[in-house]
Amino acid sequence: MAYTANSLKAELNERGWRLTPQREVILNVFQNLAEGHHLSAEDLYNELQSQGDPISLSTIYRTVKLMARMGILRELEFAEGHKHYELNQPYPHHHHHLICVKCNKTIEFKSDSILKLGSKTSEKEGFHLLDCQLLIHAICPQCQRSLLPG
Amino acid sequence: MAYTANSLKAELNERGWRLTPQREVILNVFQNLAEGHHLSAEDLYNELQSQGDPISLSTIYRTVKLMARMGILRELEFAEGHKHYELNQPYPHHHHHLICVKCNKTIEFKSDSILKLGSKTSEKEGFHLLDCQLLIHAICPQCQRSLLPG
DNA sequence: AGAGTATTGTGTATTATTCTCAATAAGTGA
DNA sequence: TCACTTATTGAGAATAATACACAATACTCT
Repeated sequence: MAYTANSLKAELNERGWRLTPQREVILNVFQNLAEGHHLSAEDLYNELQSQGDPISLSTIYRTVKLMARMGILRELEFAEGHKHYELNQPYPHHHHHLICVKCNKTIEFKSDSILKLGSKTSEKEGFHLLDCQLLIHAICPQCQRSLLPG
Repeated sequence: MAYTANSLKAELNERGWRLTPQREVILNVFQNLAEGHHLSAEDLYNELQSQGDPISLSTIYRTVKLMARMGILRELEFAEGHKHYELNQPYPHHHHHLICVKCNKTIEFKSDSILKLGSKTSEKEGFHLLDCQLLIHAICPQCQRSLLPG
């Protein structure tokens, strides 16, 4: 279920919220993002600047948070100290992350059994599922060899 | 494999690091923590103050990060904007989290198939596994009913 | 078209976490 | 056991991500 301006509007209005040009443009950026890419708030800010749609940082923070809570975006927390966002795609595109805690190298992988487990678990507790992600913290081959602390 | 002062020391020294009273005390706090509990840096700071082992916040931040990278602690990122830590326990205690993104209510659940998938995946890529956690973002029954924004 | 109110942008505030650096102390080898 | 090297600590300042306040704007509904 890819979002269009109209379906986004419908879903916002249903909750008493509004479709604004800013929200539409931000959604578009994520929809045009190559698979496996994700943006921080800062990245998104810069991207919008350079494509000629300047949007304030406040609005960006508010919008990605809103969209994450609507289930449109996924909030990814790697080890760099800030969040990243990407479209929350269903089954064939849904993926997970293996992350090196030293150098932040990230490898994506897929698993539909996790998706099933996620929906089964939230359903059992009466929760409305937004996103489920398996987060693997590990040390990559290169960083295993280096003995640097930290 | 529960840590003792000695095994912690051995593991630290192996990498050229040192066992300090602070590190020992911090590990103890986590080992005495009831199952299902986890501490923020601030929590840990207060706990240490009140048990008569004051340790500076700097040291606390450094130590939990170190221990997470050693695989001794798990770093949990819920939605409150700060990290929580707990002992990284093996199989029968290892668990995952279902989190309400609105009120932060957290439910723990177990799954050994995830643990297997985590180690299989990191092994395949040559990574040294530290921790794997399935993170389910969802909205709890109470918050589904409330129509409050945010 | 107009009323009502959600949303935006600007600037400021907050908060978690990291950094700096001098003082201390753990590990090591004689 | 003692001295040496250097990792670690504590205090405070610095940083960086994110939230907030509020006046101005602009959706949505009638």
